[in-house]
Amino acid sequence: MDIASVIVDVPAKQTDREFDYRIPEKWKQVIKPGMRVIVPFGPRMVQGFVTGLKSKSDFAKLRNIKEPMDLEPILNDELLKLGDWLTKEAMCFKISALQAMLPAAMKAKYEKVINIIEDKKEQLPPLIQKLFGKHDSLSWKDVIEGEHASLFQKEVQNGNLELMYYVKNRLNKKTVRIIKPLLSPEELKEMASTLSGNAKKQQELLQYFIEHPEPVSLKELLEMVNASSGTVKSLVSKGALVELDQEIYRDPYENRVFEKSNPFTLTDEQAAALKPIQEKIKHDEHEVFLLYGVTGSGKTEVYLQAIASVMDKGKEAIMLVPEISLTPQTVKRFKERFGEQVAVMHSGLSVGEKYDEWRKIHRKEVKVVVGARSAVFAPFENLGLVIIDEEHESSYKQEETPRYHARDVAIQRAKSYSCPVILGSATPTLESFARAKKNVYQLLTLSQRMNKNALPAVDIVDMREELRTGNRSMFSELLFTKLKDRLEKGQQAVLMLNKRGHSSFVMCRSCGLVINCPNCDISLTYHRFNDIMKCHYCGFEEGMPSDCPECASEHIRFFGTGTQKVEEELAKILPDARVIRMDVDTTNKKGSHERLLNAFGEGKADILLGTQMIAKGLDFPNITLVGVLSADTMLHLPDFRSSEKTFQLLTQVSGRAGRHQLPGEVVIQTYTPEHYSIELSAMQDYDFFFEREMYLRRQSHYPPYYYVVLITVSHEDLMKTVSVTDKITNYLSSRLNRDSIVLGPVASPISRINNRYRYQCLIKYKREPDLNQHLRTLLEHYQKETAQNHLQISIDLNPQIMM
DNA sequence: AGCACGCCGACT
DNA sequence: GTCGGCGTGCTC
Repeated sequence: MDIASVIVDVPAKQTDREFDYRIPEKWKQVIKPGMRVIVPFGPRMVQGFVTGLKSKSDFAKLRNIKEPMDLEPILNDELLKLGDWLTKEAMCFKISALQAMLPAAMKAKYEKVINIIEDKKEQLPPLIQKLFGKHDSLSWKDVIEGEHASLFQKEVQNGNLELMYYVKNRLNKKTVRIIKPLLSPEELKEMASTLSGNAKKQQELLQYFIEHPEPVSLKELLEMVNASSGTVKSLVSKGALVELDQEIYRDPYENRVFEKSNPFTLTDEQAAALKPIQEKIKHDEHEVFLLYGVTGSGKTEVYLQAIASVMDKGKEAIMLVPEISLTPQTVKRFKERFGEQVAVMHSGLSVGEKYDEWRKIHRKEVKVVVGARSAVFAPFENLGLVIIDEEHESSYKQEETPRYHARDVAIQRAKSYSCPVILGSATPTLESFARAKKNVYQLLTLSQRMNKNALPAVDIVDMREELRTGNRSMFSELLFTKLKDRLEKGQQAVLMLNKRGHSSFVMCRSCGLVINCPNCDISLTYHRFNDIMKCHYCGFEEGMPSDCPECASEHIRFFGTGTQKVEEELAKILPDARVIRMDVDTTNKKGSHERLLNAFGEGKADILLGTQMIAKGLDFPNITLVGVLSADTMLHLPDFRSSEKTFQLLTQVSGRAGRHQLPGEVVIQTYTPEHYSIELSAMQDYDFFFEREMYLRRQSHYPPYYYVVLITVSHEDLMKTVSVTDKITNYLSSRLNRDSIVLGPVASPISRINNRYRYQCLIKYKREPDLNQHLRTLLEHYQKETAQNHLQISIDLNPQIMM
């Protein structure tokens, strides 16, 4: 077995297969499947993943592996298999699938340098010698971008310079410098007596180690003795002390203390839900549970106790939470229950912190991981449970390749380990609920809030009516009255502005011109804090014009309601209210999200104003009012799930009110009060919504009745875009079953991004066993054009967003 | 993806 | 005659 099959880090159609390499004698016992290696590939060096070992290869002229990058496999057999599955499932390159399962820090960094070949320095032209200065190597990038690139190239050909390729880890393990004495206290004392009288600091240092012989970090030592590193160095050279680097973890929760919490007594409903889960855990059986529990029904406690059962068996658990609700509040609950056994993975961590959390899992130092989507790949080897909280959240689907859905990955892994999966939500996706009804998943229901309080009372306000009665503000009479009332009672309110698809655009009041991005077919968004207009798709920026570029009128201004504008209006109508605003602008700094929430929790504000990000996970006892300023902004998006999304969001945000002793109220403002998703969310009637929406989905051949694939074609040339999309549509229609539906070509909802036109083709089908093959054939056919990047074809199986 | 190889036009 | 444009094909 001295040959390794390797997947190389070259994401391209032609290299999307295994390449064989000979394992050098000295690493025969070392190199195993699942390790990263550095291999020669053509003229350069690349990173690769060993996927298998064999003793024979069809290829005659094998090259040697240059060196391993790991000491032990970083992907176990299960994850390697999962990689194969993911490759198929997401129709991506194998290498992309493997890399998606690992923290970004483990992706290779490449460096290309140009070196002087030994003894040849004199033969180089003086100009080149001068550019090298006293160095022996220069970065290739600097050389090729400099003015003398061809001169260098010539010398490479002459054999006086050589090109070298390096593959490195993106990141290293973090270390601290540790100082420890090499000698016994007695010997140190002796040395102290021989030191010259003016070496005062050295004396102090020795004295320190005579009293504390144990190792200490350099930083702490210098602070305690008030010495400089030079002093330490001289004692090191005298052989009294030694410096060494000790590997440490970057701990994002370093300075926080978590108080141990104990399991709560479950309500009857909770206990009834937990029991079947524990049965499956006990017997190591696979099952997917759908835990359907109204907001505030205590799903988290069920999760916590299920995890505890898994840990009692010595197994591990993965807890997935949507990115936006992965707040310190959430993390705290898990750390309080399971202490040091918990690793946390989310996008707020630095690359290094994520890497360290990953290593804690890999080394089996933790038993539980709480994290966002990618934590589903946590390298556990004895997985006992996967939980997906807020199962309906669309952020569980990765929108870049590999376009995987964490729910599918979780189920796949749970099958491998023969362990249960819990999908939890107050508003499950239609797909999941339909499966539960068909007993594909097992349905567990929590129908009551833990405090036995009723769900909050909801009022729907018709904003058209408000307008008719002369109220042109963004607050209805009712919402204003209730806000004032809470202010007087010293209770708290949450206001949500549903901004998606409705941001502030700039329009001329005289001629109606809306200012669009020059590169994309979408209006620019106005940003008040620096008075510029910005494109959210390509990053284009422009100053706000003082008059209309079309008709030169001065009446050009921004429209739409941003959170900033709401804040200003609040200050006018309720000048005494203390408001905390949470949106992308106020939460982009690290930790600001947490700081704002803490401030609100401590009662430092009366009103929390924000976008969708406040809809989830907030759990403060003093919130008795929730206001939704415009419920219907995303109802009219060109997406078959827009009703479902609206229903989910409204139900979730309503659930923020009255979770504890004080009863809650909700005011929903809308221009379409008669829409069923608004009406039914006000009645908190999921079951009826489900029936209604299912009926419509069946009518229009959408999930869960049909599967959907979205193909988006983009090209700089409009005609080319249309014609390729047309060919693709025709190709598929002619090959698919008669009851499958192929729609297109149609322009994408955003028909141009970054000067590339976008067209799409939508496939709806019930059963198409060969669809994957057809799609691969299509990609193959356009491979040349896509490789040159003129043409882009993206295939999204089960898309969550139809743009 | 890179990179070499190779085949044509416009220059010292 | 050579330099350099980028089309083509390969990487164990």
